[in-house]
Amino acid sequence: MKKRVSIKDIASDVGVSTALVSYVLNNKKEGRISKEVAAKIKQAAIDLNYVPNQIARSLKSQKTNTIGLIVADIANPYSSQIARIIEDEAQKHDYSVIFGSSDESAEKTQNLILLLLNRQVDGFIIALPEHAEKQLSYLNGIGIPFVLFDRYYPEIETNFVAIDNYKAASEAIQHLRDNGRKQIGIVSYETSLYHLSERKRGATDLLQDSSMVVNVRINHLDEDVKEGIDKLLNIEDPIDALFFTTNLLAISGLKYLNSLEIKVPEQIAVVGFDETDAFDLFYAPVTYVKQPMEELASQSLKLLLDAIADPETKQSVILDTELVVRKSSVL
Amino acid sequence: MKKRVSIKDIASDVGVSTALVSYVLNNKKEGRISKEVAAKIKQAAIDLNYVPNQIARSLKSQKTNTIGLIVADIANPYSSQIARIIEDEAQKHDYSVIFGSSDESAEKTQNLILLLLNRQVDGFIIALPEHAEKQLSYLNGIGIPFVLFDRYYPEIETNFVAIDNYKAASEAIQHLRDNGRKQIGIVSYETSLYHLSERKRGATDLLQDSSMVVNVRINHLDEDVKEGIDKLLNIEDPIDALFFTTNLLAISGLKYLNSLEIKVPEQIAVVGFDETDAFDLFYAPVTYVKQPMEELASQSLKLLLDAIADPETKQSVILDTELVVRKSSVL
DNA sequence: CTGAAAGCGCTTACAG
DNA sequence: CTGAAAGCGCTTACAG
Repeated sequence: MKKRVSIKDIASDVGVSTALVSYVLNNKKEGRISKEVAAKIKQAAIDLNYVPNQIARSLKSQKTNTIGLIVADIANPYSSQIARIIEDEAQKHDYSVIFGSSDESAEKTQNLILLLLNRQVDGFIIALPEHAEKQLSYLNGIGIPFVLFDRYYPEIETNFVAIDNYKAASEAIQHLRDNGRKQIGIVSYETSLYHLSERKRGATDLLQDSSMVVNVRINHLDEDVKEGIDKLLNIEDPIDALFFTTNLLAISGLKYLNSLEIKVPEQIAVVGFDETDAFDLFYAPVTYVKQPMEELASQSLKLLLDAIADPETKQSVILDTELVVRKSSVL
Repeated sequence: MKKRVSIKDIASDVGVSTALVSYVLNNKKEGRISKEVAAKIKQAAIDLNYVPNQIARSLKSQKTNTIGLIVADIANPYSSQIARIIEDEAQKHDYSVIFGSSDESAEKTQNLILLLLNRQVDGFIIALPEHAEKQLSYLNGIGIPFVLFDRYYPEIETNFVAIDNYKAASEAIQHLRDNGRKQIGIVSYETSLYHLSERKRGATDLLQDSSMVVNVRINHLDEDVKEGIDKLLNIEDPIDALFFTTNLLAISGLKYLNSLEIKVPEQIAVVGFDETDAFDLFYAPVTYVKQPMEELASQSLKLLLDAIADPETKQSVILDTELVVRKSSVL
């Protein structure tokens, strides 16, 4: 590759010091530099196709204008939608984004944190997996600005942005009841993740019989979904509705209902969580809990920038969801 | 934020020069350094929670071990799947990924290239939008290693990884014919993008009547899809099959067929392009052209690493697709 | 076996 | 209005 042109090349081209070039290109000391020289420098920069070396600048300034984004899996639509919005917002503020996928593993999260710290990111936006208390306190320990989103640990003080999961689930269940459903099954994950527990709690608090909850192991998703639904269909008072607490669970469950030729909503009413094209294409478009993605992402970035500006601030934002009612839950 | 610990801190802690610390931590000059000192240095690094500053190293080495990934839109499943695989592969080779979304705009692509060049990425993996010849020659001009994927410009010599779009489309059409379909409509974009032209060409070469092609404007997607399908349904010999050349087109089209209560595959057989959950959940699971995502992504990275190692190499890889046949196209 | 020193490409306080 | 110089945190050729 050709040698990149540096400030030095411009300086020698114009016949001034590198300091002057730097001042001009950064619009520092305006008015205190003769217009002719400034113009010559700017022209030379263009002529030589100069691209500033952010690495060198970062080393000096101790700021990389880069943020680390750790999601569960960038291939998951929820994560990639968030990533996209953060990308756009970050760009507005002159930040770049390096991302990493944790696969819901605390260990991978730790590796990613180290890797990104290596890259001297100015801060993190993180969706933390289960059992990541150690990582949380590590981040707190080194004092790097960070914001949790989607998931958070209520007992530890941090910056975070999340939705009101309890309320979201309550509303979903209430909606099913308002539409005459009596036996509502909940399909969720077997997890200690706070946001999912809250969804479960929001749903079950409205229901009497907690045995209607299916706890799916994430690495046996389809299998456990099938088994769980089978169970709920074969109890004394079989279910007439299902609430899925995540996207992936809903897709898996709907496929299974299809294979059983169970009619939605006639036999089973369905409510899902999060938006997906798949819900639209289902013969009975699926009612779902819609998260305010734009807000989630942009607030996460805002809080991070605030934290970078002042590491002492700790802010939290809890956003409301919206139940988008469609055919799958209404007769 | 607390001051990060540097090689200097370790050096003064142990009582040696920074050079020695660097050698030990990088396992250089092994055997030529006393074991005791080496051990002390390593221990101190751990004790002090040392994280090497990749920025400083990059400045010196002129390598950032970072690659720039430019996709059309990271929120699009195709892009995010690719991104995920590249992330994993890159990590294996000690590379990080900074990504950006071009929104199919050559201008945004240019901005992203500059932004990432700023960040001193070692190379690019890019899905180029339409009319990006200028960007291509810019990249060639500055001599930075890069690999095109998905889309490429056949008349310009570059590294690229793509699928055989012509063949993929031919196979899809042939499959529909083998299943007795006579009047096959093609829904594609109005675009000069080579890979999409090839899909169109692959399809139409097998068909006599080219008026069966609908060219959708990307920013009037739903509208044009409807209009196009309406037209194909109302010609003298109405269609009995539809081939959608992309994911988004298929989803839009299927929604419209749903609203018209047209039965798939009884009235219209359907073949889509690319995998999506939505295809699985459709009442007649959709037959689709499956791209080898793993191969696409890992080959892209491989070619890039090759190009970084030797900027003179120009390699291209064309991969085969697979037609996944399901209910939507078979009676 | 170990250290002093230069240098990567910038920025910026200081001096003139 | 402009420049010489130090320094960000590393690496590495050179000297001893």
